[in-house]
Order: sequence, then structure tokens, then C-alpha cells
Amino acid sequence: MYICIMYSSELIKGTLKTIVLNLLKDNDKMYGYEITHKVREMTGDKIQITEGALYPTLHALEKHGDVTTEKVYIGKRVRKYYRLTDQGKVTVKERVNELADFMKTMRFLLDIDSSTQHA
Amino acid sequence: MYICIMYSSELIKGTLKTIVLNLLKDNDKMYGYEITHKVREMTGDKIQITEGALYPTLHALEKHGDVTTEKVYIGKRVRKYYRLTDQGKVTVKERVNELADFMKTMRFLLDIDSSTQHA
DNA sequence: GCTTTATACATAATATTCTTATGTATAAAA
DNA sequence: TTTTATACATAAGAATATTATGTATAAAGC
Repeated sequence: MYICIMYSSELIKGTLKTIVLNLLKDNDKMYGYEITHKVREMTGDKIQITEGALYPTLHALEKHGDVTTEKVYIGKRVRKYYRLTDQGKVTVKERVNELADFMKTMRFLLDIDSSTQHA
Repeated sequence: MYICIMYSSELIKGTLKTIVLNLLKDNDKMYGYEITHKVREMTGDKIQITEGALYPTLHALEKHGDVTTEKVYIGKRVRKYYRLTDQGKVTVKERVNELADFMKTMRFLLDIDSSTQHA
């Protein structure tokens, strides 16, 4: 039996933008802190996005025109919501398709089929 | 229709060691140049490992004790063969299992199922 | 015979993307 | 009132890739 607590950081590398964009595709608007918790919740803590990785990524997505931001005050505390732009919606599709294709290739290359996959 | 010429470099990041180790698992011994061509051949040029990435990776695997090397002269030209160690055989299993698990999680997270995967 | 292409290794400068650490500040819970 | 949770941000450093460069032999094309 293979037990996986948390994935090594190398694996997550390169997929963070895709994860964030895809969440925004399904959730209209989200803020950073919410994103990290949603991913932890959805993956049973297997993928834990650090703040040092997330915030620069969100800023890069905004700079690239894939998301827009909106500041909301909860009392005196600021919360920064992110929302997909029309261009962002195109980017998500491209990235998710590319990742799906890549994973298919990797499954072939490493000879991984459904029966050998572990829970 | 989604057409993929070659994967963006971010995706391959973090999977190179796993790819190399897995090839050595199936092929007894291989040399660097052979590995790059084998991967290109098996992926229809979708994954093209650069020499600048491969050789440092092979050296790191040797340093880590996962592979041993053997120099062979083809005429006057040197060729450096790599072979898995016993420890390397353990490392391959761990890495492939982890990657399989990670991809399964990503497929769930991004809502990718077989029917939506593209060729 | 000469030039190009293929084989085969290696490293250095640079870029990207992450981790870890640190900083700031408010709000809720113990 | 101290700790934990919420919520943002950036800087130093590590890891891993790209791009460029270097060396050298062998085969193929012209």
C-alpha cells in the first residue's frame, strides 16, 4: 500500500496557475486565503498552496490580464477578490486541455493505467 | 479540437527525474543522448528533453546513488551508460506512485475525466 | 575533399517558480 | 489578554529548467 501525505513540491510546480484559474472558472470570484483553503479541502491536504507562492501568482495573472481584482472591506480588514476576465476564460481552457494532454502522455510514458493507480 | 505541438516548459518541470528513472527501469542501461531521443520518439516530439536539463539531472541521480555509470568507447568517442542501482529501483517505484497519485488528484481537482481528454 | 548533419558529452549565465522566513494588521476565541 | 485565525504582502534563498556555448568524433551529402 502506498500512502501519500503531501506531494513533493516539484510536482506542484507548473500547475499552480492552472489550479487557480480553474477554481475561478467554477466560483465566479474568490480571494487568496479562500483559494488556499479550498484546495486543501478538495485534496485532503495533499496540495497545500503556500502564501509565498500564491500571491505572486495571482499578481502575475492580473498583470497578464487573466483576472481582475476588487477590494472589499470586512470591517477594517481588506479582502481582495479575483475574477476571471474573458481572456482568462480562454486561458483556463487552454491550460486545462494542455495539462490533461500532458497527463495522458505521462501515463503512457510511465506505463500507468487505472489498475495500477493507488487511492 | 485541441492541438498540442509541445508542452510548455512549466509542465515538464519536476517530472524529468521520474521520466529518466522509469526509462532505466525498463531498459537496463541507457546513455544520455539515447534517453532524449527515446522520450521524443515515445511522445511524438511532445516532450523534448534538452541536454542542459538532462545532464545535470543524470549527475544528480548518480550523486544521490540512484544510478551508476559506465564509460564505453565507440571508436574514439565516449558514451556514458547509466544503470539503476538497487536503491534506484526503490526510488522509481516511489516517484511513479507519487506522480500517479498526484495526477489522479489533479484530474479530480480540475474535473478532468476520460471523456473530456483529447488526443 | 569539403561541408553539413548527427552523435555525444559538458558547463555557465540566466529565468522561472517555488519554499521559507518575515512583516503588517484585524478579529475571534480561549 | 494571549493565542489562533483571517488576510494581505514581499524578500532571501533553493531547485530546476532554458538558452547559449564549448569540445570532439563520425557519417553522410555534394
